[in-house]
Amino acid sequence: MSLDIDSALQLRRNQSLTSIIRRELEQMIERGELSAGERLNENALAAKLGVSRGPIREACRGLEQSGLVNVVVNRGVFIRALDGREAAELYEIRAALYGLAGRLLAPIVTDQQVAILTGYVEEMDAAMAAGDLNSFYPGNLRFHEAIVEFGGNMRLAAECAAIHREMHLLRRRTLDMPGRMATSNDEHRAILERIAARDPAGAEAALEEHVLISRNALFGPLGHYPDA
Amino acid sequence: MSLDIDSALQLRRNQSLTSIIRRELEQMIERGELSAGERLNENALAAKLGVSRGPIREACRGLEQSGLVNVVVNRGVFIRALDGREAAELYEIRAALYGLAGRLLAPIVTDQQVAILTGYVEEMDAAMAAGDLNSFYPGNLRFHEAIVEFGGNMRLAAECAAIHREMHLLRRRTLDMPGRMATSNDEHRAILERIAARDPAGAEAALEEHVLISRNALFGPLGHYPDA
DNA sequence: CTTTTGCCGATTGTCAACAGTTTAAGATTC
DNA sequence: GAATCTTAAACTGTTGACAATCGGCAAAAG
Repeated sequence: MSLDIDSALQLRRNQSLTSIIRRELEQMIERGELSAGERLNENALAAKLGVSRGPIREACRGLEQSGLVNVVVNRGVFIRALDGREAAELYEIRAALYGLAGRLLAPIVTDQQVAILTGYVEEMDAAMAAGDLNSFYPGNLRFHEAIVEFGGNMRLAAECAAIHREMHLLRRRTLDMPGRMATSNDEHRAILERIAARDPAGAEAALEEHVLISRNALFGPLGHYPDA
Repeated sequence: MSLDIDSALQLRRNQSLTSIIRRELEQMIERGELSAGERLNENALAAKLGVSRGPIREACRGLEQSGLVNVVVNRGVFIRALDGREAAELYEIRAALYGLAGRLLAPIVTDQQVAILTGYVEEMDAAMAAGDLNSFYPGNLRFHEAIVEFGGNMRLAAECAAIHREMHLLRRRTLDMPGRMATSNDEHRAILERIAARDPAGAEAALEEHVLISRNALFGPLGHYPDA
């Protein structure tokens, strides 16, 4: 029982109201409860969460820096709307970073890690067979997270996570298209195969291609920035 | 005289105290007035800048998210200290991003942009001939900034600028070593040559190599993460 | 002599109130 | 009826004050 107390205290020790609120807002954005362009009312939020405006303002300044909201002086903070151009730019960056992750991981991957990644791919296969998008999505997330984390560059992992959060500002999601699930997991298997073969350049190329195909599923294969 | 008032008001209109303070703190870090590990006292800062603690706290939350400071609950905000491992990780990310910038720029670069880049390299040549490190450094900065900006991915440019700011948390700087100036500008010329040749893969490789050589000048050529 | 305990100053976390700005509705004019 | 001006409500920016917490120092216990 002292375990619970300790963990509770530990939590309380490292978390100010500001950080709790920031995470809460991030999750609200991730769950789509706050849609792009929407303005968030400091007073209403303060009342809803039972705190004063101070911590909320501090949390919003953090969200601003991580690109999740825009702050306009004297008008308020708005959930950021990713237009097509910005989304395409993010995909390009994301492709480069995932490519780097694959290149880093391939030479140092352990058999155990390969097994874990294989497990994720098989999970997604099962979800695909059941046509269950809701369990495909988290598997996909864990697969990509594992690759960047196993790569050993923790800062890269944090950066990828931040970009992933920012992607939720897009209304349309690549994987929402049912047909994409099968080809997406084929790509996952190709990535895994290059990693298991300890092939840095191959893993890099496979991961880059995977991200860019996702982008093309959104914007069309031309690769140009769509306007707005 | 009304000009001053107007411009001051115009500034006031688009900039909250928070954003002004954040920029001020960023510049203090960039100029080295705040050294790594140092704690910043909210009351003292508030008194020094003539504002209350609220905007200062908000600014610090932004700095936290951009990685320039650490915030420890109930103890305060500390200028972040980049240990060797984190710095090496940042260099890897930076190399990938600059490589991407080169790959994007090469196919679309204009003759005028090539001329501008050539100008920067010649400026650095002159600074080098004069042994003037203080004018080599800003030339170097503008050269790299121009490459990412001409590449057209504005988000990438912002990301590179953020990483560059974070690099100032390192005490030792690559270019501080006088011998590095010459070889560094040789690399710049190689980069420029690949861009002018409209060679995406070559520009990417040259830029990646340039960043990694900088890293090796700091950490040695092994490429492993030094401990602490 | 070392360790523990209790206190005090300093500093941060949070809050409620005030001041200035924006927004929107209503009144007024053409 | 449309456009403009007026005015009030709502909201954000900022401040000062209060409560909670931390680090250090001195006294007491072992």
